[in-house]
Amino acid sequence: MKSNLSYTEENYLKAIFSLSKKSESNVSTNDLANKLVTKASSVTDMVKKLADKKLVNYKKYQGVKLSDQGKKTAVSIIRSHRLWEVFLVKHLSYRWDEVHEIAEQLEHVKSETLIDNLDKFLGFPEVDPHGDPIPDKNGNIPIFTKKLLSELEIDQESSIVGVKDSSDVFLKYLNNKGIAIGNKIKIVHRESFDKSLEVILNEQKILITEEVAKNLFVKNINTHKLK
Amino acid sequence: MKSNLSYTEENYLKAIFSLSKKSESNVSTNDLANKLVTKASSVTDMVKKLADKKLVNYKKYQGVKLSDQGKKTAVSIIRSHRLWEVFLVKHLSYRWDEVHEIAEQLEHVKSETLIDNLDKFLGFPEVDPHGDPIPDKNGNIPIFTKKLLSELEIDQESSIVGVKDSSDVFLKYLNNKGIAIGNKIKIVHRESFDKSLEVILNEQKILITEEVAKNLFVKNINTHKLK
DNA sequence: AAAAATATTTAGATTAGTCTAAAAATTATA
DNA sequence: TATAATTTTTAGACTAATCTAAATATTTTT
Repeated sequence: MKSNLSYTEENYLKAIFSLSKKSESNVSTNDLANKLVTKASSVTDMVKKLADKKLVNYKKYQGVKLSDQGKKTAVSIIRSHRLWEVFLVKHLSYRWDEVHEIAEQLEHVKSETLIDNLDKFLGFPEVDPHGDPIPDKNGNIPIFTKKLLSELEIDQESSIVGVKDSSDVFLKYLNNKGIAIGNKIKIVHRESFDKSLEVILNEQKILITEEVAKNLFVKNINTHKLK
Repeated sequence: MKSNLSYTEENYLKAIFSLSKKSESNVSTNDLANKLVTKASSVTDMVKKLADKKLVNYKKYQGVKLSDQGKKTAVSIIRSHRLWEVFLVKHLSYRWDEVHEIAEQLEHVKSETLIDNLDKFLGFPEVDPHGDPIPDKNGNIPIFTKKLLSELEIDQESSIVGVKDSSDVFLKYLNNKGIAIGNKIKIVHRESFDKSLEVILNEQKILITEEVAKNLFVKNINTHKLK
């Protein structure tokens, strides 16, 4: 269980995971080399090593696929990365577009307990600052369907993933109200008279007009079992 | 200025810094090998590399000494290490004796701004959870003189570094009152009648009896210019 | 289905950090 | 101050991760 992989091995697993999601088939040596900005020959060598460690299934000239163990490891690195991003934005006042590089380093810190403790400290967030889902400690990844807040069902847990109107006035309005990408949001009541919404945003009840609700994209939060 | 040192090079600098403080003279190859749990021959190789990079002064058979640049780098790594330790204890609910190994990894994360942002988030702490001083962003290290709280002058900024009485009852008492190693403390008023103290602890005013004050070690906090 | 193009693997080299064993310098001792 | 003991350095080798160039498979094109 104590795998103790190198920084590089972990990055290979992440890259394979990410490329696996775009297409069903095995990940090719060349695609991996591209993604990792390295040479195909280097990929071949590393992939053999990962196969020895049972983290991928590999047959010459046929590309690679993560094993169950490899997938588990990749997901845990992604979890770590996304939680650190939340920390950096929420507590160290970075913008969401500044955090990737730092999280890229933090994700490799090894500790049995660190990431679960961080998760708890952050209040078990379900999305990172880019709106991407954060796997839970068991490796389950929340899955989403994007829609407008105005179309969201009552009581459906969701999170804000983007805006339709990206004008300065609107963004400023959101800022003032404390509404941001990644925030958890749930509609408690829809007023039939003016279609305004009573929502719970970050544990606080606030009121939102239909006009605003028509310009906010949200994703449902549902849990998706890994494997 | 953008040094971009390897994990290993950074650890050598830290080790040299730490050994330099125990004695005035240059740090010997063997002592370094011991500290870093490696061989003297490896140390010689690495020390030559650090000398090429102007981080240490080295002459064959004469040991090494950090250059100004090397010292600056070492101090910044120590700063990073100690701030991460504060974070782990204060926010991720680790005990002070559990954090070293994790901070050992976190300290090497590279970013122009990360550590200063962390420092701000933590409220610019002056000591880590072990009571060791945290260098500020300019590399100045607070220096302390250990004494009993009962002997501390009025209004002198200090921090708690240890206990004289380490009985369970006393430790439990401290726990209840929220008094812990690393806490900042300052005496506001000393009551002449019973020698009880009115102190500011963690931004809060509380009362402490002489009996307790006689069993708490504190260090003055003063700033010490580097170089 | 043969030739051409593309993808992948192998072979051999390189760099960082380490090691062992032997050589050289320094320090201690008699 | 010679000799012994210790410390430090050098020489040569190893491993991980990478590279280039050449060899081999596979896929595409005609």
